[in-house]
Amino acid sequence: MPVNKMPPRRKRILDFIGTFIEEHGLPPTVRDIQTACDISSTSVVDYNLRLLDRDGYLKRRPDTARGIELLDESGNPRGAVPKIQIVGRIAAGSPLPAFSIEDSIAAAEFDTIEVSPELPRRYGRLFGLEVQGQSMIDSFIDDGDVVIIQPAENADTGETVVAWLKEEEEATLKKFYPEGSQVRLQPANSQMEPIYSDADNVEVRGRVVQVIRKLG
Amino acid sequence: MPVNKMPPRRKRILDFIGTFIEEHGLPPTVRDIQTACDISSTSVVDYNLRLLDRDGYLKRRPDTARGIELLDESGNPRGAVPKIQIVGRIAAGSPLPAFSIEDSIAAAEFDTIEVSPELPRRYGRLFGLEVQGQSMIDSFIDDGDVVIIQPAENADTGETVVAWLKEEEEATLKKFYPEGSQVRLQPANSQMEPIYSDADNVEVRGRVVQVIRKLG
DNA sequence: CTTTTATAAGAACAATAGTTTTGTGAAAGG
DNA sequence: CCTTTCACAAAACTATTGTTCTTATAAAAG
Repeated sequence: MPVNKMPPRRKRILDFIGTFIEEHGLPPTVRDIQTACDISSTSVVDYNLRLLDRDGYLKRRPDTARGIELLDESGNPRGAVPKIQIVGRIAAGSPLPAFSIEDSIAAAEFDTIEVSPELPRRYGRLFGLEVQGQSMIDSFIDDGDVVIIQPAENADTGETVVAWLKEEEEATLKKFYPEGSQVRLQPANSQMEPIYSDADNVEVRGRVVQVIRKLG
Repeated sequence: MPVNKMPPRRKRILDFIGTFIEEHGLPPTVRDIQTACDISSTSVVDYNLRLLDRDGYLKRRPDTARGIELLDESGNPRGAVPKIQIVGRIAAGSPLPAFSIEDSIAAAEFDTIEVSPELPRRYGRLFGLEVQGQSMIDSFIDDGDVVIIQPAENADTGETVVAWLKEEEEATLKKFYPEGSQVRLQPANSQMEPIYSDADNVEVRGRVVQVIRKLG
């Protein structure tokens, strides 16, 4: 498992490939890498590329000019449009699906939504929930809106989270304010009253990163 | 201006390049194009590529393997993350900026927002408006939300549009229902009452394609 | 002390891939 | 009728670029 420490030279090569693709719109040649990373020989580049390939950081197309494709952590080609799975629906009173990430990897049956590449870059793995009904109306969230969520078990003060109220068996989207043994859940709409609940009764399921409403 | 009709072979080449990049993560070679488009000689491919380059559909890097870069309508490299300019703010009572597209091309001073590549692909040129205040509250749109808009002077029945009410000097986001000489502007929130206005008093400025709320 | 493994270097090689040269026929313009 | 331009074609040529072979060093393993 090569997740630990990578030799600096290898890391430098990997970073350079990413930058190069970003800048030029196509992968670099072995010699591009060689000169950019101050390497004396193409064979050294080849050697390192082979190891990076073996360890799953990239895929090489043999005998192909610039045949390098970067992979993300899950082994999918990078640069592909990030599609985020809509793993379920959220509505007050209906339990959230247990979003075991591992479970949902294999499932191609989910709807997906395309988002800006910026999002996965900043927040890592994300998933989507489609809001059903108008139960989130107090946070300006309409029926059909898609909420992009970063899985998390806790949140900072003031963050908007998906909270699960155990006793009420109710999912909700609120700003999160821990206050001693209590938690205040504040709707985005300042006109609406906050909910107070025992801290033990509130489970944070994830942070809300973005809300998308599709029209047209 | 080469926007009119393109020779079928040239169109086929252009389409193929796009598909190839999408599929393989790198541009095709001249010979890839040759075999895929049933062309007898590489020189014909080169000939057509040169014309496509001249007409601004792509950029070629001389003496570079796979040195083809597709450009979008405005001459920017495709595949780059689409950044949509936030050309202004929208609020009831404040006039919309005259969004002359040509004017705003040169301006790098605007804020931008990254969106899914799917959007420009589907709707063409877009721009963003940041909603100021809670004037759009009747359409579940909060202060700070960004509305992605496709410029348009008219809209189909039921579409959500940016409408400018001349007399009231007020911009608003509503569903658009022409009813004879009148226009009904319906908030997304069914609890709220619609606005009726004279058709002459209503100017459609654009169709709303997506609403984005950034959090976290 | 030897063997293995990871790393590195230089040079040559061979496949890949862009470019050029020449030529042909059809259509357009004068 | 002649010339020019466009679109296409075939083959040859050259530059780019991936690959391999040989050699070498240091660290780890046995």
